[in-house]
Amino acid sequence: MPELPEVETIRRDLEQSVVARRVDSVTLAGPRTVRRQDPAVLVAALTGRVLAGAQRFGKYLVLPLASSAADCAQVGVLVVHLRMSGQLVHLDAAMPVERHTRARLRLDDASELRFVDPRTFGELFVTEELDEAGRPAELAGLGFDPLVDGLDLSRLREAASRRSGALKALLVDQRVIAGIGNIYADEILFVARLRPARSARSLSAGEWRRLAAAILDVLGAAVAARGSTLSDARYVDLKGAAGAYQHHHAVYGRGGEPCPRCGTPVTRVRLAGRSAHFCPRCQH
DNA sequence: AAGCACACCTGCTAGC
DNA sequence: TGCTAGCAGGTGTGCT
Repeated sequence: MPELPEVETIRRDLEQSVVARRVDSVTLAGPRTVRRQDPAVLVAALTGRVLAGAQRFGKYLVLPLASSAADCAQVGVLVVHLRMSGQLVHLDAAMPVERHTRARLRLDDASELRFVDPRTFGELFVTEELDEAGRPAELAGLGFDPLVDGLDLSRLREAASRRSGALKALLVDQRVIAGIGNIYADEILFVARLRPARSARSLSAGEWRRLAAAILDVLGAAVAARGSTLSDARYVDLKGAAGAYQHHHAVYGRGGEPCPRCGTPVTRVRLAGRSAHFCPRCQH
């Protein structure tokens, strides 16, 4: 469900509405959401702590924890990954608890931050192991984040030179560039006028420049539109509002519809086990 | 060692 | 109307 623009929208909402709040209690439901560690460890690490910030690395949310509002010494971070169906919602603690709610963080203003996740692929964990940049050790394998770190085209080109696979597989490889998933890979490749199945190592210098510009353009526009909410409405922001970038999708989910650039029907194929959408006329 | 299939789950929809 | 197969925004593992 959520890729970089959706996670970034949630991060900004968290910054507005839950940062500086103290966690008064934590309620977990189901065995899968906290699976890297003993759930009791997570509950103990969160209870009484202040949510001191909201960061994002790729599709991961990282909330630094402070021992109290006055003493802002950091005592680890809460890491959240929404995976396919996870959703964070912030509402009054008295509101009815939705089906598939896996975790509830009761905050000191009578509100609740809830993690809702039907498919249970998403996860929460806490860790105190941070590198110099404040990133959890568990996220060390992530590549650069095009918005947090800036676009590192030389790293992208170097990774491409080491592989024989498709360009789209490079874009969604979180070890190289973090945050792009199936929707935005297709949209970026459309804007860059490059085919998803194109060999990653076959791009010319001009094509690399087009790709780099498209990555920043598409992700930036999608963040500005507060992400993409598809027909199943699985992604909504912290207050339950839909994003608007789905209205700008040129190819994703539009197989058979006319390409907005040339009118040729959009092709949908299977690539590396996922759907890929492109215009057969204007992407090469 | 890159690249692929598959597993992890629930819910929705298209097609019969 | 009702069933079922197939598909879904992601990623970790284990095989080749």
